Amino acid sequence: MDMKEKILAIAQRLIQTRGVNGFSYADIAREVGVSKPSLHHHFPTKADLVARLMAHYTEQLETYLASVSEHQNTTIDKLKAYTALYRHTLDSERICLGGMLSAEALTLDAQILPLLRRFFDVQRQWLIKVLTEGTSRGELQLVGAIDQHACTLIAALQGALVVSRSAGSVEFFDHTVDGLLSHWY
Amino acid sequence: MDMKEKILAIAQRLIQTRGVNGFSYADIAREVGVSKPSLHHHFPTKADLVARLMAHYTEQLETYLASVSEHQNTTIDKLKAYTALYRHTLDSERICLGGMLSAEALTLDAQILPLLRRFFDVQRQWLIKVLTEGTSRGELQLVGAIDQHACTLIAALQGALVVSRSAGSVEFFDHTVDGLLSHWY
DNA sequence: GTCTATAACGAGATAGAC
DNA sequence: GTCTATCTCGTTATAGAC
Repeated sequence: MDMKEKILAIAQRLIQTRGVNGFSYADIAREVGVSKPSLHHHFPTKADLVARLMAHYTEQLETYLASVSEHQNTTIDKLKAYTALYRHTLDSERICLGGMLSAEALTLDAQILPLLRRFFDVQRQWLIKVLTEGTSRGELQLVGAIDQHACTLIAALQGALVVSRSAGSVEFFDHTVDGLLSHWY
Repeated sequence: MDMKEKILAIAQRLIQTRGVNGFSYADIAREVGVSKPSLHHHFPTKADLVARLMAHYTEQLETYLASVSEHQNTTIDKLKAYTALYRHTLDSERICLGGMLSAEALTLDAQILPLLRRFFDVQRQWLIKVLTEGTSRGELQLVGAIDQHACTLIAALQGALVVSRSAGSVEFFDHTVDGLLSHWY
């Protein structure tokens, strides 16, 4: 792993645990073991670094969702693989990068906003596709519009990550997911 | 409204829009029209101010939920009144104070954590009571454990506030709520 | 209770040598 | 590509006069 990737990995962890406004270049420098100016060489401004991270985060998400579509056959397995992604974030004692940046959105560089919009839109469109397929195959019987259920899934998983951090345990997250999926199978 | 309340009101709005790490005493001073040291007279440290706000926020929530229990007769009306509280937060272009502080939790004074825990516990217990009543009255037919649905409701509303800020419109929030309640009536 | 002045520190960022 | 040194600004907080 070269220096650029090392910086990105540590910065991402810091943002997902402390927020953009809760860490500094000095924190990265300490962990990576280089000086602050060296960081500026790789990422001139903090806004550059954050934008780079968010764009990459969405790309990874798209890759993951494409893989799930390919390898999971049933609708329920696809949805479980989707919730597992969030559960993995919880396991690493982080919240979602997109969720954290959304909370801080009004303090961030304007270039971040379209990236966030895209991040959530990718999930929404993927879920609509999965839920539509599941319905037409008879695997699901949904009440109401499919897009509404897509929104509910995204919102509940995002919220569950944040609340679990304060509610004190992963139990809150797991209950949330069980409550979400209990209607469908 | 005396000075202390003025400070609290403006600080609360700043935190709900920008986060604890996204505003400073200078921001409050500018809006209230006093000097920074005057703020420190009323709230010696930023941690004091944040703790005072969070405690008061939870008290207001409890008052509101007690009022809903008293004045709304059907389970569905109670749940609608609960979601309306979050919708009102969205209308004021804020996210939940508890949600914002939870996202930033690892950067905050330790005294905040029990306050956050309590904030979410109040909602969870209230929802469990409402959903249990609704089930025993035959107004709801819930699949799975009641506590799971309480967690799902809290998480989805919290997440919907944050995502709506980035998804670009209140539409995401409304779809989330419709998806949530569509199972139950 | 409010102010001016200032301390003490950390932030993001730059200059320029190696 | 990394460093030391430094700049400039904003932060929380305090001292002490009015």
